[in-house]
Amino acid sequence: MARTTGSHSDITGPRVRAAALRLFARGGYAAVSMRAIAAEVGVQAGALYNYTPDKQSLLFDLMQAHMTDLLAETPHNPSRPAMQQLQDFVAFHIRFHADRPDEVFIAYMELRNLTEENFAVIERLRRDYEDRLETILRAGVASGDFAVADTKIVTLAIIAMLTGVNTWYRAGGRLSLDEVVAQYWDMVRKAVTV
Amino acid sequence: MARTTGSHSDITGPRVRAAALRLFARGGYAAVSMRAIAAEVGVQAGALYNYTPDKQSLLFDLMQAHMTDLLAETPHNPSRPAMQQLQDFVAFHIRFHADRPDEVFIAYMELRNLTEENFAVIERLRRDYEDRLETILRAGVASGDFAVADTKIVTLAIIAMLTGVNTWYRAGGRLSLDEVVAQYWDMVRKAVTV
DNA sequence: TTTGCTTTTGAACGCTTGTTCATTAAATTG
DNA sequence: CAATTTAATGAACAAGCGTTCAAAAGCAAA
Repeated sequence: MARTTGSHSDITGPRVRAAALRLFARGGYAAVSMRAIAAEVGVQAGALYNYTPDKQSLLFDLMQAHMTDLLAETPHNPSRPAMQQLQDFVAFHIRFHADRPDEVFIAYMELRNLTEENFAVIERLRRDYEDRLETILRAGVASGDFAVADTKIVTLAIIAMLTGVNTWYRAGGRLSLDEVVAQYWDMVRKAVTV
Repeated sequence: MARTTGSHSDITGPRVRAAALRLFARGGYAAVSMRAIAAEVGVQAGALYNYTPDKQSLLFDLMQAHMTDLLAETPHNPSRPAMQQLQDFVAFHIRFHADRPDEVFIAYMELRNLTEENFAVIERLRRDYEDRLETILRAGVASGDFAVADTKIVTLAIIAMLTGVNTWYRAGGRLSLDEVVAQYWDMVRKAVTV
């Protein structure tokens, strides 16, 4: 039998990406075979190649989509006070990442499995995101609201701290996301002020 | 030819571990073959099995050695003021990790490639390390030196922030390690006080 | 009902994987 | 110099890898 009853391209395509996302996040890109992804979808390995030219593109597309979404949804209100912009950024980062644990995991762990060209694209997007935060910090320094010696370091420190939430936060755990956001904002606020 | 001139077990053994460390850190455990490790050492794949029972043990031994060293060298002076203990911890963490970028990378990235039993061992060591920091934070809260709402969250936030240094710090770069330590200590100190 | 398009199968491809082991050679010991 | 121990080779293994493609089957339009 070829072509199982009721199957369509616009159903299988998203299911392939979803399966790849899940499995890459759990086992790692290199350890997940195309046959394993196919099995998760309920299809033979050959069928995957109707939806991706190769395994590498599957990884790259997932990462690029994630980074593009991240940048598109990042709050951007240069007219507001730097303190407000920073608070918005912290809350956004934690919530956005908490909603997408698999995407976040892949985006941080599988960079080395990208080809050189693909890596360059993702790396650029990552730096763009860092620049959003650094711009806020610089505005706060200029206005005298923030006291930080080196905006680049503080940018990287804040992002590392916030992204670390994903290693332990689970919905329905001891703390609500509101509480997590409040506590991290408290730390960030104190760290950037005198 | 078997046994190349001048080769010995006590030379090859460390070289195998060093090669595995380098290659695992660069390419990832799953993507590095035993033949690639052997080639790095300058030996055939079969010879590796004089020094490790299998590939998994090679990874586990590297991670366990790293975590054991980390715990052994962590400063521990409960009689000193909490603020001093915290400063020592921050400086130690940054310096220890900056010295061992490959070990750190593996310890954080390859957890999912450990077998269940091996993972449990490493996870325990990781939690022991976290507990060292949390103990300091609790002491500071008890003494009134620190103002933190949830010591567990702050513990994880600080460790994530400090470990993030390894993603960008390179010896000989724009900032000296002393400057990095000073800046991170500044952020941590402010974050845990009122 | 037939035609044509889309989607999937399943086998096949050449290659790589981790691991084993008899063989061989160097180093060490007596 | 001879005997023994240690360490490395290189071939072999079964299994799995990413990818290709002719053939088959489901679906939609005529």
